[in-house]
Amino acid sequence: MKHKDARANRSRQALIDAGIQLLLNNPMASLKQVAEQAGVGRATLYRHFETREQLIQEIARESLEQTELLMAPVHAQQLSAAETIKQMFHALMPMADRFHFLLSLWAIASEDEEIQGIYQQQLQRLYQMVEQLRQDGGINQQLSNDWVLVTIDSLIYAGWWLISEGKMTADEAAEQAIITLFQGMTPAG
Amino acid sequence: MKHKDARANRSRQALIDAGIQLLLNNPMASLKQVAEQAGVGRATLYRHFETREQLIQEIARESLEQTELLMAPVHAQQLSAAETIKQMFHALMPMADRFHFLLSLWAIASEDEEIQGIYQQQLQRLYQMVEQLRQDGGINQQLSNDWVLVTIDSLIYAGWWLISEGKMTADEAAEQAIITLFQGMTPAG
DNA sequence: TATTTGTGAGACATGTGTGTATCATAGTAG
DNA sequence: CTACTATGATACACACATGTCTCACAAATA
Repeated sequence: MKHKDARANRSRQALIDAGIQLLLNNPMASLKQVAEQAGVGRATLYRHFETREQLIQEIARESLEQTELLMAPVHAQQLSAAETIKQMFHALMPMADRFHFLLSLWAIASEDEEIQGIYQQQLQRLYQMVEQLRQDGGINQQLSNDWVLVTIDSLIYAGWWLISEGKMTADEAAEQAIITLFQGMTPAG
Repeated sequence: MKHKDARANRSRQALIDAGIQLLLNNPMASLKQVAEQAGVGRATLYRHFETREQLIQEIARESLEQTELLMAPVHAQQLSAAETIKQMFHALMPMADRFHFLLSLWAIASEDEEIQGIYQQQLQRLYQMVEQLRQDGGINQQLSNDWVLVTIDSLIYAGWWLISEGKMTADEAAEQAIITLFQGMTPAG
């Protein structure tokens, strides 16, 4: 059921989109609702995803793969750690909804070992980036690497919130996240 | 069933604590699980909370009231906006789990108008604080008030994450959040 | 101690989500 | 055109969460 029929791909994508949209704001949404939102019969959902968990995990997997895809060209440029992180915000902010999906349903998504693996790999990469930045003297000694990592996630979360409320665009959110991360909210001195 | 019997208060508190602990990481947890976690019978849960929604809303209400309680002495001091925000992190970080609960189940909690009201009021207060800080020249003009507000929330979220993973204490999280918010992660210059 | 009150355990009806299976139909590919 | 394939609709069995109710028991109160 892969790359066979155009209908299948269309259904699958519609289901994933609907899944993100619905499960994001209501983790208890039924698969019936997801199917309806996708404009697809409930039976079709089960043809593509065996269980509810699998649907969530497929969305997670796809989101992580998309993250990797978007970050590849950034890493390829071999920029400084600081510049890489800045680019990262611009690259990831447009998919902030998927990022948030990942966070909010992590308990389920992380049950899949492969997903865990991809995530750990990406996390480690980011960790090295932060550590590099610290070596370059770019990080306040009072802040732990853990803190910086989670702060980066949180700022993407902040961006998702305002984007989803229509209060700013992805690019604006990325810009403000970068300013906040590097300078805080105090005017540049 | 209020302030009557010590048992009732104990049961209620146990249910609320269990509710936070369980529903936070698994919004789909059953009331049976909540009751078990609280160490009380399922029937007792229904004696205290009519429905699942009501349980969630009671937790939300109590969390907001606790927020108000913790912030009251801070506001009473009539400090500067910047100082008030700093104090806020220290005051709220110990209850970051409730804060996160509020965020993650906001879709359900916000259906209660009273809760909406309390929240809007607290939000407005914080908004005024941020606006005051802006007047004082304490906020980068490139950052919107909306952004600053959500960033503050996000930093508490970041703190919750690391606290829940045992990687730092509430006070440490508050300190790092303050540094991040005011100076960003770049070393103070 | 006597009475009230909250509780635990369990039965019960009900609704709903889940996952499977079937079959006619419509879109797709060769 | 023909064979194939995905789909929609539907029925079905199953499990489980929800909410109500009852009754015996234990704990708090007076």
